[in-house]
Amino acid sequence: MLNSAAIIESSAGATPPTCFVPVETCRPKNPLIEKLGKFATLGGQEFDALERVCRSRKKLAPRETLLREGCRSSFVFLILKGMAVRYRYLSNGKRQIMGYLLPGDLCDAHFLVRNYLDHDIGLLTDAEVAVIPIRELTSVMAAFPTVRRALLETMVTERAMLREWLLNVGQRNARQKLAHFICEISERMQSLGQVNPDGSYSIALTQVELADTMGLTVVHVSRCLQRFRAEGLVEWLRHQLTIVDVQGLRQLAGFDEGYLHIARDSPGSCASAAARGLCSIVAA
Amino acid sequence: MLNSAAIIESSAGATPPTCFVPVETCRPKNPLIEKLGKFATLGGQEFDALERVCRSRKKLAPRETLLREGCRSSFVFLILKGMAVRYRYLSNGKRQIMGYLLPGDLCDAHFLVRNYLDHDIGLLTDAEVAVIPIRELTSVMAAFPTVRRALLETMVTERAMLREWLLNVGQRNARQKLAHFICEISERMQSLGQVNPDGSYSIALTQVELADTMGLTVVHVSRCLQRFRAEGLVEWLRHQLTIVDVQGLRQLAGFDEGYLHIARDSPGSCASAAARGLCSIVAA
DNA sequence: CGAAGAGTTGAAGCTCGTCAATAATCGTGG
DNA sequence: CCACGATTATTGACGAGCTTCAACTCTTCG
Repeated sequence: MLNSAAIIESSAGATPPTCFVPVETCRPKNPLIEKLGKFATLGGQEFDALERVCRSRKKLAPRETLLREGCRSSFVFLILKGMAVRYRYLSNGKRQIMGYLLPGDLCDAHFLVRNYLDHDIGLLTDAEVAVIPIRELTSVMAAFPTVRRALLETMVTERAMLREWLLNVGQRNARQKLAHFICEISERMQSLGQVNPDGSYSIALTQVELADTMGLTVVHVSRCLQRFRAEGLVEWLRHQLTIVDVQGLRQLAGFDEGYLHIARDSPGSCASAAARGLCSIVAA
Repeated sequence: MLNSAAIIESSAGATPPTCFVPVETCRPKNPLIEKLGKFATLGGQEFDALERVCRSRKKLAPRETLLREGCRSSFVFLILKGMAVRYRYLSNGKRQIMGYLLPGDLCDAHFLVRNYLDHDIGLLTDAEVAVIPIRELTSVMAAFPTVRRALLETMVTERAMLREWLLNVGQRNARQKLAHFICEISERMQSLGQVNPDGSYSIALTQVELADTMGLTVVHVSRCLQRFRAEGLVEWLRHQLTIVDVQGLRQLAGFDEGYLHIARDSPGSCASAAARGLCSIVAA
């Protein structure tokens, strides 16, 4: 969707190479700009400012720890390519993964407000990041209220995702948890255009990561995936994920498309909710 | 309608009229101001502006639903007295509580950015709330950068709490979950000065709420509390919570004081973390 | 007083974790 | 290129933690 397929190097045999969307929306190839563009309408000035802020880049090896709990920094990292996770360890050695960072995600905008981090951030793949001086980012935010607002929105979205995760980990059983996570991560990758031509996704996740995401053991994750496979719901071999039965998986997961707020606020994304009308107190 | 409760019917008969602390610190009795004051240094102008914004007040009955999922509003509610919870239901009837709202907490600053809510907010006690027009709040934020920053901090703190909850629900066993929650809620109430003279807390939580917070069943919560009682860790009868063995409880929970960021950023609150120094990438 | 809600207790069972052994895959260096 | 160890995935047996169901008590409140 959006303009993701605008300049793509014919990875998809189906999409035509030409660019049919308006020039303005076709322009950004910077994932931060693409992401913020989903929350606010940005103009050329904003594009330039954001582009400038991301000029310092760095390539990183897989499995590297990007940021450590407690570290302080006057920079903010932006994922340009690759995948990272937030996590924390418990003293008993258990690890909880608290979020996945994909291209366009900041890790951590947190530093705009606090001077240290309360969790680790590790890379799952080799990656490219932009190293953004906080000072520059704040001045862009000051100069462009729309950027400030869009950044705020990304934080609010992240909070919403954490709530959904809490619901997932707290109230669903293992199969539902897994199903829900698969729906979520594939939706996010899809919105980034990271779908293979055959409809599969290349995801560098091991079952260990899945287990630590959902609060399960690797053994149990393995069994659940086996069953998914047997039931014709999902294929997940090596790092290739294929969702065979999207409907079935979503139903099992109780997945609500639109919760990720990937699309701009649209009445459709919360139609049922909106139907309930204004809150009681205000309406009274 | 909104300001119907503007003339408050002298509900407070307990607080003494005299003031022994310095005038400046004595002045704010508005819990929002007290809370924001923990994150930023506010002056008289900010006090007045915030006070003005909170002038419309409303009293509410216990068990009332304050806000419903999907509702839209041009107001933000601030808890002045009482206790509320955020929660969401799953289609199978299970409920996950995602946060507790105490005096000084906004529910939901969310509306500053998004126009609808993705969860319900319900009252556990009778309560008093301030009904703040979003427009007024945004103009205060525009006029006073410190207020804006402090509000941002509250959001970041909330996100940090969600991460901690995720860790709690995902990786700890029932006893540890309960212990951790008890540490957290008592710490928050303590920082609000809501401790009874005998060191106990008056908390209007039933075991149902505890269960829905931790992703457990009422039955199991009951059993855990029984055992806490037998082990001399905690007393929790009716709505009176007494922590008998603070050290023991914290150790069991692996509770990290300071995670709530109740205190101003201090080197002490993250000493061990700071010792680890700068993050690898930047230092390199 | 009666009804509804909250808490307690026991028995039984299921989901998921633990332990352990094996196979498949990957990365690395010879 | 193959060989090596290390990581990842799979499978089985067993057990523990927690849930479910159900009955009963205690409290609260109209």
